[in-house]
Amino acid sequence: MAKTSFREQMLRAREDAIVSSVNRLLAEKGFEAMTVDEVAADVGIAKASLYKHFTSKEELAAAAMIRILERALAFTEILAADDQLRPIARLEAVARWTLEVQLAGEMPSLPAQNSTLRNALMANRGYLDRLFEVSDRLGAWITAAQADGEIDRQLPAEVVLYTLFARACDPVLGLLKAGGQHSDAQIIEWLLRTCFRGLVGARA
Amino acid sequence: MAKTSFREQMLRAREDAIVSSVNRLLAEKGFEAMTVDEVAADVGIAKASLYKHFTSKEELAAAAMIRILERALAFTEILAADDQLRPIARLEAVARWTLEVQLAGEMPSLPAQNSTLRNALMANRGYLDRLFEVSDRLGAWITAAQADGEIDRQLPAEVVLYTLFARACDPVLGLLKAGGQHSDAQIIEWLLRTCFRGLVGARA
DNA sequence: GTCTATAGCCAGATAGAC
DNA sequence: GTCTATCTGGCTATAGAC
Repeated sequence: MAKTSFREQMLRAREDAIVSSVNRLLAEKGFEAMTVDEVAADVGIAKASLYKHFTSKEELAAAAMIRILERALAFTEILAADDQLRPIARLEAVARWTLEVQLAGEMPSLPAQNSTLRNALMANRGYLDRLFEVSDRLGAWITAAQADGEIDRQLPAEVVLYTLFARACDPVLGLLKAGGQHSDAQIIEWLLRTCFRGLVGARA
Repeated sequence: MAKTSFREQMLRAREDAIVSSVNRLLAEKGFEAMTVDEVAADVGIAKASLYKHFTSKEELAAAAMIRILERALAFTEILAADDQLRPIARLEAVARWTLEVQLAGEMPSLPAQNSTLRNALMANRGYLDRLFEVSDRLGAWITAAQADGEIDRQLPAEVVLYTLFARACDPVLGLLKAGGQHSDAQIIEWLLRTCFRGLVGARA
C-alpha cells in the first residue's frame, strides 16, 4: 500500500486549506467574483504556488464542488444507516442539511449556464461521478417516497430532484438572513415548509 | 406638452433596441458573462455609441431590470382590473407569468450578492421605486390571501414575497428545459405546483 | 451621434531564481 | 514548492475625427 510520507501529509493539509478557502469564497461571492489573488491571500501563500496544486481557477472550483458533494454523500450514508427512517424523512433531512450548510456560508452556488466553470465541470469525471452518485441515492428515496404517497406522485422524480438541488442554493435564505430579523432556526423551518408544503401550506 | 420630434422618436427606438438586446443577453448569460462588445454587436452599432446612451455597463443592466419590472407592473394592473379574481388567483397568475417570461428567455437573473451590479441597482432610484411598487402590490395580495386561508398563515408575507421573486429565476426551469423531454406548458404546471403546493403535493 | 482606434485596468497564468 | 516579478489577453471606457 502507498506510503504516506510526512511530506505528502503536509501537501494534503495545504491543499485542504486551499479548498476550504475556495469553498468559502465561492459561497460568499460566486465563481466569477472570486479572484485567484484573493484565494492566495486567504490561504496565505503566493498565487504561483496555487498553480502548483491546481492548474486553473476552474479546477480550484471543481475541487470545492467535489468536496461539498462528498460531504453530501457522507451525510446520506448516515441517513441510510438508520433503517427506521422513512424515505420522506430522509429527503427532509437532506434538505435541512443543505440549508444548514448554506447558513454556515459553506455552500458554493450552482454554476451559471454557459460559463467556463460549467464546461470544466461537465468535463470533470470526479465531479460528475459524485454528482451522479448523489442523484442516484436521492432518486431512489424520491421514488420510494412517492410510492408511500408522501411525495406528489404527479411529479417526475427528475423535477423533485432538481428542486432539491435548487433549494440548496436558494437565494431566499440569503435574503432573509440579510434582513437580520429572524433566527437561523426559524428561517430553516420556513424554507423547509415552503419547499415541501408550498406557499399554500398544510391543508390537513 | 412636450413635443416628440422625429429625432427623439428614433432615439427612443434605438434605446429600446439596446435594452431588448441587453435583456436577452442578461437572461442568457448573466451580468458578468455579458460583454458590452456583445451588446453593441447584437444591436448593430459601435460600442462607443452605446456609451452615448448609457454611461456604464451597470446602467445598461439597470435599464433592463427596470423594463422587466415595468412589464410586471403592467401585468399586475391587468390582474387588478379584474375584480372577480381572488388574491390567491392573482398570485398564481403572477407566478405563471414570471415562468412564461423565463421560458421566453426574457428574464434577467437576480443580481448576485456583493456585485458591482447590486451596488449600482441599490443606488438607482428608478429601479428601487419600481421594485418597491411591485413588492407593495404583491404584498397586499399575499396578506389578503392569508386572510382567506389560501396562503400559509404561518409564513411572514416577506417569506412568501421573496419566494415568488426567487421562483421567477429558478434554475429548475432551465434544467428541465435543457433536458428537452417536456413541453413548456408541462414544465410550467409542475413548477407552479411545487411552488404553491410543495413537493408533497395536494392532500385534499 | 456615429464611427475607428486606443487607453487603462484587472485578473488568470507563467518565468525563473532560490 | 515557494516566492517575486512579469506576461498576456480581454474587457470597460474614452479620445477624437467625421
